[in-house]
Amino acid sequence: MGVIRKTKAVEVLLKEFNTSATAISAKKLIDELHTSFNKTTIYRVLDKLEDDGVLHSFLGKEGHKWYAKCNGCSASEHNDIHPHFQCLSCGKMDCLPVNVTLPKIPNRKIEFSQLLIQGKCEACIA
Amino acid sequence: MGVIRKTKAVEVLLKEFNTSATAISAKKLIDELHTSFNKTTIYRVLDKLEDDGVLHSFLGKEGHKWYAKCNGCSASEHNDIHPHFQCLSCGKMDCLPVNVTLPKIPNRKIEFSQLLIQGKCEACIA
DNA sequence: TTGTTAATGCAACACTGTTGCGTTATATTT
DNA sequence: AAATATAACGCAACAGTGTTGCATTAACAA
Ligand SMILES: [Mn+2]
Ligand SMILES: [Mn+2]
Ligand SMILES: [Zn+2]
Ligand SMILES: [Zn+2]
Repeated sequence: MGVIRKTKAVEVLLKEFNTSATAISAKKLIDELHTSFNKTTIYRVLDKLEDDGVLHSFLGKEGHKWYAKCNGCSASEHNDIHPHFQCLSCGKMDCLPVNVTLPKIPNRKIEFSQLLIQGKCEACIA
Repeated sequence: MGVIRKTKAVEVLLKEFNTSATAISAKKLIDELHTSFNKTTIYRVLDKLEDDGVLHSFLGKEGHKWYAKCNGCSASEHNDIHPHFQCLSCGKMDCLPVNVTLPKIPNRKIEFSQLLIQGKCEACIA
């Protein structure tokens, strides 16, 4: 079950993602918003926004949860699948709006895949 | 610093990986061996075997650590890079000995990548 | 304005993985 | 074979992210 009431927490979190060009980790949101909202609330709202197809989540290198806005997803369909890129210098995490061609794997049925690429972002190469 | 003394724990863990065709999670090793070895010991031995290029590690879907044997790696060079496949029915995790062609990403320097594919394994498709 | 109940805050918890430290076992030296 | 050095071990306590139960509060519709 997704978001039903437009609460302060929903409003603030949506604004965070609408004004960010990158993905945001749950930890960062908690660090920044802990004076306004309890971490439990933040986790629960993120969960519901994902249910609604507003956000998608994935795990970073340390196994921590990251969230970013979805494009063209809904509560019934999550079809915004793409790899992610994390800069090892500044920590920035980006969604990569490209298609990944998976390797041929005989005798297996592929249902999901997640690709995490790490390296240096444009700003950090210089 | 890697393995220096051939202890019981090193011997038993090496045997686990030498007799397994799949990757093994740290959790499973701890569950199976906790009567013989403390979990701290298991984590430390796995760490050192990875340092030595005997094992490689990666994170599964829930961010938990998995290990598998390396092919042709050493303490100085870890070059056995490949994707992994986890069966959503039986939980089995396999190394996929194939190359992944990464998408073109302008203005970024790629240093690492990890691809996790999920679906049904041969035994579970039937 | 009132009533319903979704959403929140708080505390306690679950779980994987880590650290410090005193003890034990391995391998080397005598 | 005995003594020595120290890597490895077990244990307990801890760290960090994320979850759960429950009483209280706030959103929204009647
Ligand atoms: Mn994304
Ligand atoms: Mn592997
Ligand atoms: Zn950067
Ligand atoms: Zn299977």
